[in-house]
Amino acid sequence: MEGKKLISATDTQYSGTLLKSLNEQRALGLFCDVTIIVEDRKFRAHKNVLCASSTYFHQLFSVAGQVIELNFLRADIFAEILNYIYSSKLVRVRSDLLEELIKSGQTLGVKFIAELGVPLSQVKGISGGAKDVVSETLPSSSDPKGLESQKSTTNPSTKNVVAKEEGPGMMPIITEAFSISSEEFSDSKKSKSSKDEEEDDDDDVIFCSEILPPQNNAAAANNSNTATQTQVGPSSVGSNQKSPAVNSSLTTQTQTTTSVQKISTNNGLLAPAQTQAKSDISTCTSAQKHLSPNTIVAIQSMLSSQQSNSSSIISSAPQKNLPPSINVVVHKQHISNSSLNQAQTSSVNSSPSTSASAGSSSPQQSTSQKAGTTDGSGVQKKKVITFTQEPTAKPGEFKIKISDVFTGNAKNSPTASGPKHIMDGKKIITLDKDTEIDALSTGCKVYANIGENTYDIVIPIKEDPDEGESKGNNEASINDSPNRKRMKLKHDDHYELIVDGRVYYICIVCKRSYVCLTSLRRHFNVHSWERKYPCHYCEKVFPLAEYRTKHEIHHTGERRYQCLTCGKCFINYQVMASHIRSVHSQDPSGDSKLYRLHPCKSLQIRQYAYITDPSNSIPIINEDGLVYHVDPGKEVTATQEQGEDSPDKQMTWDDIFPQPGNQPVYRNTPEGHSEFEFVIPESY
DNA sequence: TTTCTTCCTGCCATCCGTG
DNA sequence: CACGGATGGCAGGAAGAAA
Ligand SMILES: [Zn+2]
Ligand SMILES: [Zn+2]
Ligand SMILES: [Zn+2]
Repeated sequence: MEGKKLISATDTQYSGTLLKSLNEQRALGLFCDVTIIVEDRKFRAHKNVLCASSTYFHQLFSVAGQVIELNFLRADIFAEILNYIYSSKLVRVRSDLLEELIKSGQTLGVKFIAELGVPLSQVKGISGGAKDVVSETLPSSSDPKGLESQKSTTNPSTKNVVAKEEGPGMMPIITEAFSISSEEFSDSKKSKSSKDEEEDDDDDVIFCSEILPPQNNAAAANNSNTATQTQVGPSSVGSNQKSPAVNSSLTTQTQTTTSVQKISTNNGLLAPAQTQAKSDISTCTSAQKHLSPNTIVAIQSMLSSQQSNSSSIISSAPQKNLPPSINVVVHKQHISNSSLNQAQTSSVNSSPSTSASAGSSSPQQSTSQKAGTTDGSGVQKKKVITFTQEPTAKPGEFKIKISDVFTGNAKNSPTASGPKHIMDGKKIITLDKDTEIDALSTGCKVYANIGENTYDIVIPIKEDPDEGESKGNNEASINDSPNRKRMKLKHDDHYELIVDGRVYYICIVCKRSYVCLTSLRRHFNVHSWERKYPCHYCEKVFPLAEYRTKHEIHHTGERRYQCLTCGKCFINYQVMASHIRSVHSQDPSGDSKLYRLHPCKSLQIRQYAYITDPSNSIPIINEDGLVYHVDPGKEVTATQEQGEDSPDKQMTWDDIFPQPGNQPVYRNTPEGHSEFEFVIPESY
């Protein structure tokens, strides 16, 4: 330093410009890295922006993937919140939406919106007039002071509210002149940065207990020797409010029933024998053949400093879909500095069960669980999986609860860090009230799905990209990769449950279970709409190719299913089967072949070789008299019997789509989404 | 209640990219 | 060509809607 002058300069317009630019990018879909589905609407956004604005997203995105579905708020409400996030403004929000807006803001941990009620309550007429329109704006975001205040732990109570209300017909304007910092968010960031600053929040800070790194658990233990309850999910961040869901989960927890069987859980995979050695206990009751779609699942996670307290319990009431005996293998990401296995295995003894055919991966799955289970960190997680029969539930319904108890001590986790709400200890995650969860197992990311009366967070395991598909051999990957940041997600659509050695793939969105992963993948498109299958004849779009095909058949009127008894043709299997049952009193699904499936000639679909073409075999019916009228606006009713018309009227693809120039046109929407606009050629 | 329609998912044939 | 993953067609039951 030789006495040279130091020059500082501040671009006071920068923050505002930056925000504006981000908003423009969002509008154009530029660099958007997350899709949030709310009701029927999809919102593209930037994770970083959401994380910086919402404690909920901050927590969620630490592990979540690119597609998120939120069902705890309305789309229009979320749109307003999103607009605020990207503009710092609430513009012309109907006051009758305010309550819900505030509620959602609290849920999402958007402090400004969450605390709108305070200033607005001081503005008369806001709550009363249903037609009031509220416009609220933060101080200029370009105000450097405002920015600074964001980083400080500004006391919300210091906010200086200036509200203006205008008469009917005029837009009431409420202006708040106060620092916009989100306290929780700031604290969270500070806490994190101070304790774990070398890690990026994206991959390392796992706020949800299910995959909470042991050090975090230990940190939690530091704070309290007794397990305290922390909510994970909307209510766990940015708001002290307890959601109804939490209450629900608590309530159901008390309903845990019946027999308790040992379940071994560890921070890694457990061999059956090792399972016994572990403190985790899981109880499971009842014979269940298959995981029920109506299962209610609650996951309860607890943090505990008492390693000896670790236990997992699975209890369950009878469920129609679950095998009588359940081997629940829950792979979870409990990564400790020491060589903890990533996957947590919980197994419940079982008797031979079910006729469900095992998926191709099932056998391997069971054998893959043999991986060592030592954690060596002194940090253990207690997992309690509870299958409970809900009092009001139908006989087939029950709930599953999983309580994870993290144990350990601080000295084992020098880098322990994490949001306070995690550290508080026990954490309850309630998985969906109405939808089904059949099992729990590994997955690749956290997914939150909040229902009306409850909320759920499904926390699949992040898997090493290099390893097989959650075969349970996570040990090596974990041990070999002390850097948890490298635990990238391989799947973001499912997690897994192993029951009696069978693998069930659970949709992270709706919790449906699948034996076949391909089935789940196919199903998941109904959530993500990654692929769209538009009808070639009308404007309908389907999430499954098969749905479209069957729908298009109604346009063409082709009847491929022919009753071999009377020769009548039908448009689909169901109609044909119904006919055979009612008219011929026979069972079409019986051993004898009572119908013939003709090749599809009106649509260009994959033809199976085993589908015999009657024209090449026994000509049962003449081929005259059938004309396919492909009217884009009309669909053939399935019940319109076709008499003895031939399904094989010579109709080629060219007959239906004659001109090359009339091929359907798909083009990207202006939003840049993966959506396509299907344009039916005029000649149709 | 019955009938019709659509949805759903295990299964598996076919397609397709890779080596 | 072999292999493996992706795709999607099919069966037949289930659920939902309509009569
Ligand atoms: Zn789903
Ligand atoms: Zn159509
Ligand atoms: Zn017949």
